[in-house]
Amino acid sequence: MNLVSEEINIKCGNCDIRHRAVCSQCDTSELNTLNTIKYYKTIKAGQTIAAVEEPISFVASIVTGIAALNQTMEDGRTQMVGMLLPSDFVGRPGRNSVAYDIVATTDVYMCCFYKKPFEELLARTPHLVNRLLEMTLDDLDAAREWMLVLGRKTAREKIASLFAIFAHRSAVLRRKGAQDTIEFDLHLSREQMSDYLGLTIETVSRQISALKKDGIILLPNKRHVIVPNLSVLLTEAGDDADGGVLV
Amino acid sequence: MNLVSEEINIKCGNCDIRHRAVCSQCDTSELNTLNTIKYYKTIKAGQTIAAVEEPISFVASIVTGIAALNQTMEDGRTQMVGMLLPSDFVGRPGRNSVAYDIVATTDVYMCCFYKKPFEELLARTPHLVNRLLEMTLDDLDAAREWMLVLGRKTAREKIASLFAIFAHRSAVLRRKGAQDTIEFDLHLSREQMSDYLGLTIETVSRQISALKKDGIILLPNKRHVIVPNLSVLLTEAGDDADGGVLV
DNA sequence: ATGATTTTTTGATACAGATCAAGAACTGGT
DNA sequence: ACCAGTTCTTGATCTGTATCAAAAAATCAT
Repeated sequence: MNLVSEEINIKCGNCDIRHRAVCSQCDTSELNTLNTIKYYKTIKAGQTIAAVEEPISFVASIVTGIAALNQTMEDGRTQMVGMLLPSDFVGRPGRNSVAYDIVATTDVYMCCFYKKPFEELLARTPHLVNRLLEMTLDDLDAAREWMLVLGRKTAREKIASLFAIFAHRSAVLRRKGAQDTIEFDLHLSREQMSDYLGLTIETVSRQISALKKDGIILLPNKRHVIVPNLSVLLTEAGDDADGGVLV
Repeated sequence: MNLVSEEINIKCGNCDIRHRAVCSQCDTSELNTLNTIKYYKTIKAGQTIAAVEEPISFVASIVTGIAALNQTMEDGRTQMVGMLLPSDFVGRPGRNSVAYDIVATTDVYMCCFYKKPFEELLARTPHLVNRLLEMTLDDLDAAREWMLVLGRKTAREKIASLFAIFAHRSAVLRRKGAQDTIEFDLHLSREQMSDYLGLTIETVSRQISALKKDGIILLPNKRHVIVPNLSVLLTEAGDDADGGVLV
């Protein structure tokens, strides 16, 4: 008995994302409870994780991969309204459906919790609600930051802003500063980028080519970007050289 | 002693917005605590309530009036990223500054709570955190809904979407349905609308004129709008005729 | 490898919304 | 009621991005 819970605990304790995930503050007993209501699930790139109107029976934490929150109009125009990265939370406690379609952009591996018992745990675990509030406030900041991009930036600035997000994430992982060379893989297709940026794929393609021609980025292949100087990229994004970076 | 707390309680209990405000679930003792740490404040239209980078010593609930969350680029381009209406919450518990400038659009009367003791109350009152999470999730939905407007809608659809929000709010207040005539006062200037919609004031003006010419709205004066048929307006907004209305 | 399919790039053109400019209509103070 | 200042509307023109079209590059199945 003791041994079983120990094992389970070790498994969850080893999870790469736990320090940033919803369970980051949980103690051993809470982790044990989570272990009894969790399961892992892999979704192939392109598959829908959850759709508007459909009830959803779980909440989850992304372990690896990227998913997109998409909003679509009747005539097919679509806008990506959020990007879910490892450690991001999926689902809205207390609500029975998602507000937007959630689609796997790459293969996604996630840690799911059955919704009902998760909410019961939530009801008796205030610090978990606190953690969710924290994460939701961060999501809100990111969404609002992105509203400036969508409403007021030019196509070139939009592309630079998107690349700045990826560069920033990569820089945090590698502990680099604004003056260092940063590189990252582009996990989004041109179409996905256009949906995120409110542009067409042709404009995305043209602006990427332009940034390349101007030496702001190098593009060894279509899906890998090298940023020789991050602060130059940030200037192109219309941000001042160190602030305002999202995600 | 008893009498004093009774009086205070009655005052707060009578507050028009309490059923939707952060304190909506609070019991008498919690309301009493809130009473000891609250004060009221009026801000004139155009004044800044809180600015980025400046530390803020309170959180608050809007009682009457409208405030805007504004994000501004160095060159002056600005995007409104949120609108605060009566009962909306101001400030982010656990964080020391606001992420965006908060500016009074009309005269604003708000109920402020000193930040420190409010956060202490929060720490021992889980249902208040729950309520904040609820409100933050609503804000996030509204922000993401607006991302579709900014990223994918035409100028005409943007104006219609904005008017749909006002119409919806007015309809809820008056309990009207989609087929009824709805009217509302426009509390935003053309410039504020353009900042919210990611347009110029000229385009805002032209599109309002066009909606008027096409009979979608009547405009007895510059600041009052009559919508003869809400579902027609919703169609113009690119929404299907009853879903997707914000705020 | 080879051809079929999909994704990306590039070019030519069209158009929605921005910009520039001038009136017209409001607003507030005296 | 009137004038100065502001906000709003309308017109003319310009421009950035969309659209339409086709070639080039990458990916996939056999």
